[in-house]
Amino acid sequence: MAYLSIGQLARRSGVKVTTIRYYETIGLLEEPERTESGQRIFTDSDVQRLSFIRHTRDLGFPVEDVRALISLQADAEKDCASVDRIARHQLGAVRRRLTKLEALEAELKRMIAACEGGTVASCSVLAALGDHDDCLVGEHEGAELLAVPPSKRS
Amino acid sequence: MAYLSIGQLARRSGVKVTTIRYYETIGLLEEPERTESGQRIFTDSDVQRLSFIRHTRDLGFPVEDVRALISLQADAEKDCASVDRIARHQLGAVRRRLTKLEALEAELKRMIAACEGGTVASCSVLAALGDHDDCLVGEHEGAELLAVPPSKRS
DNA sequence: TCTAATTGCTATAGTAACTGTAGGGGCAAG
DNA sequence: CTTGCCCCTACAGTTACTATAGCAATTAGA
Repeated sequence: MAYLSIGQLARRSGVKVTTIRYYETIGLLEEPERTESGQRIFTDSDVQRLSFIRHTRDLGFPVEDVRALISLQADAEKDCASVDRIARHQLGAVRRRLTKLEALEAELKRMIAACEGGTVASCSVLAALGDHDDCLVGEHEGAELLAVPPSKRS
Repeated sequence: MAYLSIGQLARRSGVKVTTIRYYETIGLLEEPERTESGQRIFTDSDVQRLSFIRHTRDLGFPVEDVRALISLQADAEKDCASVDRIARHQLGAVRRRLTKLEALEAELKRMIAACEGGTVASCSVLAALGDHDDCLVGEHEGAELLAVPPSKRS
């Protein structure tokens, strides 16, 4: 039975140290044991749980759904329907995002292709951005682009 | 020349009243004229600009990029390269998101197909979520799933 | 013309899911 | 012993808004 510091747990689980502490504060992780000097001690089961959380988050599930899934796991007699419902809900969200992103990719490609040097005054990218009605009609029958979650700044 | 209240502007541009005021505070919009009683007065050019902002945001550009594009527009002698660079950067981000979402869709479908009644104890959805290494190998050569921007809560 | 509903105003706080910073203590190697 | 990294707490900041409180102005109807 190996004991792990928070840094070792972070490396094994792929979740950052600060995020692990954050998960503890919001109750996704139980409060761990501590050394006499107050440092957190984890075990392999924490690696498992954090990997579960990370993977579930990576799949796009919000933290509240992760919480729900964890409580379902804890209560192993319940039926599969809740889990299925959460997964289906998530699949719907994923498909909506996919549709939007595909339309978006097409438009960006079109914009870039149209922008081949020249001054801003003649640049069709800005024209396309300013002209909302035209830009998707014809290719997507005016499919409405809704707000896309902002990308993390690079 | 029609003058518009903030509510009329909101309806014409598709941007909410509170969001318009927010854009003003962060300097995306100039401070507008006011009536004697202090209410904001807008014109058609504000409809144009807000439509530009909305469309650009809908495309997933962060606000700072919108700001950059606006300043490029204001300075019409500059060349198209900056606009192109911003658009290409965005296209890269979009494609990365697309790849992740496609992998994600496949895995969710697989999970749902595997989950056909029964108790959680035998439910493969939770098993799949707990088992990060297996889930993408074979279908996607272990393509690394990075964090996906959280979906807006529905 | 009076009134009620709608719209507008400011200021502040809240949201998700973290990340960053300040200011300190602990621990192993050279 | 000191150098350097790891750990601690507590709090502020991030993005792009949204919500709330509490009040003033405008507008539509009786």
